[in-house]
Amino acid sequence: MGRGKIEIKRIENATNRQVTYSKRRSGIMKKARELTVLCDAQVAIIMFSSTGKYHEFCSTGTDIKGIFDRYQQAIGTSLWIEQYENMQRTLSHLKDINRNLRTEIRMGEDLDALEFEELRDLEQNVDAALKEVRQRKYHVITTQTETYKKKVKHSQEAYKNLQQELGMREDPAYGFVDNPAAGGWDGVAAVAMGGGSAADMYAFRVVPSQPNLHGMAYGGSHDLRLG
Amino acid sequence: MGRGKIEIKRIENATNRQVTYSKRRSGIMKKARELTVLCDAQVAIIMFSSTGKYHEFCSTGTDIKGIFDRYQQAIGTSLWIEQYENMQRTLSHLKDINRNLRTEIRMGEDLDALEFEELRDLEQNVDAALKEVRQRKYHVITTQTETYKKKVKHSQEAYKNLQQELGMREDPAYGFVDNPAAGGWDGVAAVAMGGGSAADMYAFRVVPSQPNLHGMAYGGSHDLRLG
DNA sequence: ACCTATTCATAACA
DNA sequence: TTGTTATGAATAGGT
Repeated sequence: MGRGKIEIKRIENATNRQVTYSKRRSGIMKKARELTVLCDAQVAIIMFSSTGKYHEFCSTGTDIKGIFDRYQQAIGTSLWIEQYENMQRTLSHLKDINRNLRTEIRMGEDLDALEFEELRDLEQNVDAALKEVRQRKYHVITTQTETYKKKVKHSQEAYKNLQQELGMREDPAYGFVDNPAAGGWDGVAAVAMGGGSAADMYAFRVVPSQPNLHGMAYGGSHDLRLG
Repeated sequence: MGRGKIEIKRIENATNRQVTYSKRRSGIMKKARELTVLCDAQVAIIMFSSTGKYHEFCSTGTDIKGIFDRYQQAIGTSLWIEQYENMQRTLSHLKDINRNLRTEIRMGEDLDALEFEELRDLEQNVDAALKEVRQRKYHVITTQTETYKKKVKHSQEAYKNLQQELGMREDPAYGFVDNPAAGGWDGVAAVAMGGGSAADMYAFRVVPSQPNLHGMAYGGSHDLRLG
């Protein structure tokens, strides 16, 4: 439409391009306005010329943001999703940090920085966790302890018999005893070694500082030494 | 332009309106496309018909968001500030959640969900943490153990002397031994009770299931029993 | 959807 | 820039 057909490609002459932009822009604006009126539609147009000038059109009764929001809601995709995915990435990153924190916490608190008071609370918490872990481990071997318990009983009997045969006075501090609460150090011993477990019965032997786990189904990396 | 001039006002006939919308919409799209090519411009168009259907146009090399961002920048308005503040609030909330997670983690892992394999690794980690805690506790009492150690040594000597005086053959499984690694159950005992610590020496006594911590500087809430 | 008489938009020029 | 105008494009109404 004009004094000759034109090919749709970039107009190299800057002035000519600017003129064409101006005329066609107003043409589109008019068409858009007509569309909104004729068809009761909502239209938003944002245009930037090659020189950077911007022009907008928006149907009456709303604004660019309003239409843009509705656009986002309708399309579902794009911008807000992108924002959401950004948050997802952030959340994922936080989870990674959190996971690392968990590992660090497992591997050991920075105890040097803690006061002794805090240390006691922390100990309870960590100990509660460890108790859970060990409970499962002990269950595996608990059933195998009964026979050994009997051997220990035997040993006690043999010792008492020896004493009786020799007519020795038993020193309660060094012998086997049935009422452990009587001794002044029993509490400490209980704290140090644990209490109430059948495994306690094994402890009357001196143990190596680097114990082997022969006879156990799992490997040697499960050092449960207390010290 | 058609078989007669039309007045620019809402088309009441719905079908007619829909047809006109469709035709004019594609007309605008074409014009917009031509504008972007001819004039090297950036154009974004969002359109909603009266029936709610949406259509968009965007010049190549960008997207609606890109043009909208540029529009915001040009206008100076701040839709994104609002969004940013929203994210700030969300992030703050996430940080709170993260903090709570840390607390929960300290309070104890959900061990029921873990496989035994994982359990072993977890045990090592938790144990390492606990080791740190206890190390400090033991340091408090370790200095007081030496005297008791000697008493134990005495007990060993007394036992051996008893055996020798009786001419009994020593059964390595039931007596005191100096090379504990030889015994089949030593490993288990070491695992169960810990190894290498001076505290091990206390363990030849049966301990109460609810030990008191008499003689300790701190209160009774620090249960360190293993089972 | 397609047709086409008509109106409209606009390229070239002033 | 703005205006004019010949010309191609868009489209209203009908099929």
